[in-house]
Amino acid sequence: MKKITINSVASYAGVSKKTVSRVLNNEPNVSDATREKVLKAFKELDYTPNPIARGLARNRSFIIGCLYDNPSKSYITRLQSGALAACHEHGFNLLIHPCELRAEALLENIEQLLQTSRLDGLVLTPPFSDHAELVAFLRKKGVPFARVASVKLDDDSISVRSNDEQGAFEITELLINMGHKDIAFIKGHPDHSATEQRFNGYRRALKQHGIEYQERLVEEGNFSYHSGADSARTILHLNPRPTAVFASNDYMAAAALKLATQMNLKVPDDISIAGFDNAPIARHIWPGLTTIAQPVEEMTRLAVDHLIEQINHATDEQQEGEQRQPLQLTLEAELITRESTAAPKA
Amino acid sequence: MKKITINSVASYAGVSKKTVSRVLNNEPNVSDATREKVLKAFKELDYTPNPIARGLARNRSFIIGCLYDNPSKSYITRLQSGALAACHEHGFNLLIHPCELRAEALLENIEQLLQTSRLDGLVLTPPFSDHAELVAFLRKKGVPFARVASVKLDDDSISVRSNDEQGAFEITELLINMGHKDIAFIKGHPDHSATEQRFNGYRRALKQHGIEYQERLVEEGNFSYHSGADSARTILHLNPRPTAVFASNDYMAAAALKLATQMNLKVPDDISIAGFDNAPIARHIWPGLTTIAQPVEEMTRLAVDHLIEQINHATDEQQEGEQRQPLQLTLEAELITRESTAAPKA
DNA sequence: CTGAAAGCGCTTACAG
DNA sequence: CTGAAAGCGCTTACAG
Repeated sequence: MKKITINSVASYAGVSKKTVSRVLNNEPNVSDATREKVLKAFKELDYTPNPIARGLARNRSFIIGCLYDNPSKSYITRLQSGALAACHEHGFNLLIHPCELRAEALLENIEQLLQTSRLDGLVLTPPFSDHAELVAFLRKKGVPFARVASVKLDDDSISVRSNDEQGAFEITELLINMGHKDIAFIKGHPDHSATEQRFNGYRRALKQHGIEYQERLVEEGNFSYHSGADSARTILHLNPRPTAVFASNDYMAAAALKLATQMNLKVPDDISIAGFDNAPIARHIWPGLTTIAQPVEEMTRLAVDHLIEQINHATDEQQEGEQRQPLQLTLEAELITRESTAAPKA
Repeated sequence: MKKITINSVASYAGVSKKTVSRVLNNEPNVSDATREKVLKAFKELDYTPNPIARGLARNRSFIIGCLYDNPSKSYITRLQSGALAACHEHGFNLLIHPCELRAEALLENIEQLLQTSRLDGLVLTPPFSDHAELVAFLRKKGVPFARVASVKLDDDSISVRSNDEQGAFEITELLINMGHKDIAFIKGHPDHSATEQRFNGYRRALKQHGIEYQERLVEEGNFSYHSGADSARTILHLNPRPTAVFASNDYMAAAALKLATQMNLKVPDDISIAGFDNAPIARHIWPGLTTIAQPVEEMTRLAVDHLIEQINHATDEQQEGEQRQPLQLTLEAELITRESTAAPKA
């Protein structure tokens, strides 16, 4: 059982291997008859082009790297799933690269990754998508990249985000409309742009409804369950105690819920609790968490899809002189109401 | 800024590129002086070999594929993390490949994956590690593979598992020693070998302590949260109601806990609940779940480590005629006691 | 519309 | 211990 290469196909179809290469790459300037012959040879020989050989000739790896550093496993798998979908659609592969944002040698680490794996592009997920230094570094090196769930940094990079500010606004407004006035807030990790956005949405809702902002009701978390537990401990012992807690993600909200239960507070009767992200835990606990669902897979899929198109058209564009618009999209988030929120007891 | 290749290094060091290649691959038959010269050139030129060119010449991709189909995101990321660790140690990359076990075209899907991505090997995680047909297929095709968390299928494949039977035994025994006699059991997915093993451990503990096995206390689940909720509904409405529930994983246990709480049953006072896996949810809910922790990262790391060594030594072995032992390991699981289990109320 | 030549950056097999 | 030649399976210029 010999290996089937472009040469096998060429001799089988009775053409040169350059012609085979042309139909492989959907290039023009091949007569329909010739194309048919070659296509038939592909089928009959069960030929699959060798991406490694193609990569060497074109100086490409057909691999996209995905950077992440996130405490939420479900978030990570959703990112991966969206990125994979886009990669497969274009015949690319995905290399996952978990790494620590705060590591000393982050840039060196990334540089080595690029050097050794010869990635064609990088998809940056939070908090890397907001890492200005990293973005500048990649731009300087000429490495194509796309940013997921980030703030606007500039005008010419691919970026897909969801409307965190609006989501936080809506969940806060929901609580206000239920009759809450003392609504505590647990912030996320300061390195994530989502943290500020969600905080802004919270404040905008308060303001719009004429409720005074109270600094004593705001705690700093970092998106981890543990940080949520710490923040909740402070909040739940406040006097007077707020009637609602809005945590910047579901893990921190779950921690607040667990603590409330341990303190014999009924949720939502004694205290309402809301989260953000619609992680699996939001529906796995009782009461289920009111939260905000973001289209994480779709965001990542779109970002990687455009990244690969940019990579693929890099050469064409030079010729055609036609600069394509970089994608900058904001998708909407969705409010999900569950049992953890209700009107405060009179 | 020209590209640095093996030729740049060769001319810089004043040797042939074959010699550079030799030091690159740690081959013998290079004088220390020459080796030093070349190593120095590597440093000064900041040279990194191109894995794509090397791959083409050696007919290798230096990529391991990881197959999985699992409802637990934390389990998936732990698998990935262990596999990545082993890959990086050997200069390999990891390709993640989520796919559905029950898909019609599974074997075709895998074959295409192998064809298009030219993987050097495959790591099979549950339930693929127990898929006899897939294992036979890979063996026939001569694709190196390793199996994680599987049963013994044969004598010559790499396989690393944990002692599920013993873990289930210990958790059941814990409940028995607390005074429970009516202990319900929720089974896992029938395609996972762990399902049978955990069930066996449960039965062995009952038997060893002279407690009669009651079929009415056993429900079929499939490891998903949803299936746990369904099974728990039946179990918690049993009359007489068992005093403890042991679910084959933490998601199903969490579902049972949620339902019990909704039914106003106190856990563990009215009913004890135990899970398996020590997933994050086990400590994120209240009361925390008594469960079994498995060394998933370590299992996967070991499996992939040996897989790559097998791949790397495939050629050497032929020459040396020295057949190395395939790795077949069983690691121990650890009982973790939390608040969800206690003696039954008198 | 088609093809012969050279090359991508490495390694293998052979010679010395 | 070292190197010149050929090759891995593709693509990029260039010619016709």
